[in-house]
Amino acid sequence: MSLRFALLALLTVEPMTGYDLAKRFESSVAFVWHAPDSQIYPELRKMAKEGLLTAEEIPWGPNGKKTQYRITIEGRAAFKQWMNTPLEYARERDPVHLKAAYLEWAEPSMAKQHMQAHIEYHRMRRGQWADMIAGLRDGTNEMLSKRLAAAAPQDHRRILEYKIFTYQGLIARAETEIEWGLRGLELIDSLSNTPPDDQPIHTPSSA
Amino acid sequence: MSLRFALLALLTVEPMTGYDLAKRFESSVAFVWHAPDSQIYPELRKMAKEGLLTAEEIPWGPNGKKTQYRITIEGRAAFKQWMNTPLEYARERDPVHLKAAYLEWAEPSMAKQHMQAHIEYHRMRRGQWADMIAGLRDGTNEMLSKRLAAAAPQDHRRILEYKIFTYQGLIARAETEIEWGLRGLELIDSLSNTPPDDQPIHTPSSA
DNA sequence: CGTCTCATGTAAGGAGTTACATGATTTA
DNA sequence: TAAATCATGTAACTCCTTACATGAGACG
Repeated sequence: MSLRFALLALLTVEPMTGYDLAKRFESSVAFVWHAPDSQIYPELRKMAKEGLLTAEEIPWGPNGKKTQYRITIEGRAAFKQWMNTPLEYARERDPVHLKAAYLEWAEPSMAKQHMQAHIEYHRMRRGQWADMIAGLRDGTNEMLSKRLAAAAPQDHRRILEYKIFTYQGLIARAETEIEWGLRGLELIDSLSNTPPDDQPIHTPSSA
Repeated sequence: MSLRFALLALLTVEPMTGYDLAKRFESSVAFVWHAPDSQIYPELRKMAKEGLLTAEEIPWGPNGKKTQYRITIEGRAAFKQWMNTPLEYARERDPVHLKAAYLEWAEPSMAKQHMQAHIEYHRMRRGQWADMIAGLRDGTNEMLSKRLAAAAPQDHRRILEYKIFTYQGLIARAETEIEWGLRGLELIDSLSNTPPDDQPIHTPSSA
């Protein structure tokens, strides 16, 4: 259900084709919400049918054409309403922690690989989000520039700050995951090298 | 795909009916992986057909009967193999941060409500996970006791430690989300009360 | 002339949600 | 005997994934 609101959010800036939107999803929105084009095109048609968007066929080259979608008043209202509706939190479904809970079933070397992959994944994410914030701050983020150009000046600051705040939250989350992964590596080592504690080893002196 | 491995994980302890499994999902595994019974029953039949489980009809009362599922050698092997396979990270799809990125579209009071709900949700989660850790440590967690009883003593420590580690990770994540939510509340306040900075206010003295 | 980008789909299937539906057994 | 618990499903639907498929335009 969020897909359509991600699309509406982008279309509040300017009309776009499905292809434009798919590209935005890859480059910017994907860091928060991913969607493949096979999902975007049908959803756009559906939204047009429901009156949230209008579809306009515009020529492209001599023989080609493309469909440009423009948000309608109803689309804007739907987006605003979504923004003013409390979120429902999805039930937990977390493969990483599911696996972690049964890590004794993995070879210690594989357990460590899981943690290393976790750390690397979240370091990569943290980097992407940090780049995103840098682009927001230094004015090189194209979508933000367009959005600001279309907005009232007194709204500029909140538009910017909320986006930075969003990515800061994702960075904080990534850092928590990195720390957890590092603690995991230590734990795996300590469990592999330490003799079992619940069965004291009987040495000649203690017997 | 993880559903079947969550089921296999539970069935490594003892044979269970679909109902047993659905209950475990609600009480313990659900804190990591949720599944409704309408998904569990068909999946069990499918797994039995694939040879990961055997299904045994056992009588229950005078007229009733129930189906008990037992993990097979192949089932154990499949679980172990999953545990030794690197995870693929799903693409980001995060409604909370999607919404946060466009928070200027929400009424300030609603924006604050979003943040408050976020904080409350994660405080609740943190509490549940803390209770889970307490139960693991003090021996009142039934599943853990059964699992330990079925395991070699030298494995007890790692079985326990990995579970605690898992829930500690979830608690850390919840705490990060709580902090982010609190910062969000501050940000919303500061953006509502502070005059816009990009347009200096021209007072008589500065004019 | 080839390759990259732009442009738009379909089709099959897996995963998960929500709602509906039924009946036996145990326990208070 | 009523209510709670045990037990097991189906059906319709949404959302998402993966793979397959096609063709025009721009650029070098």
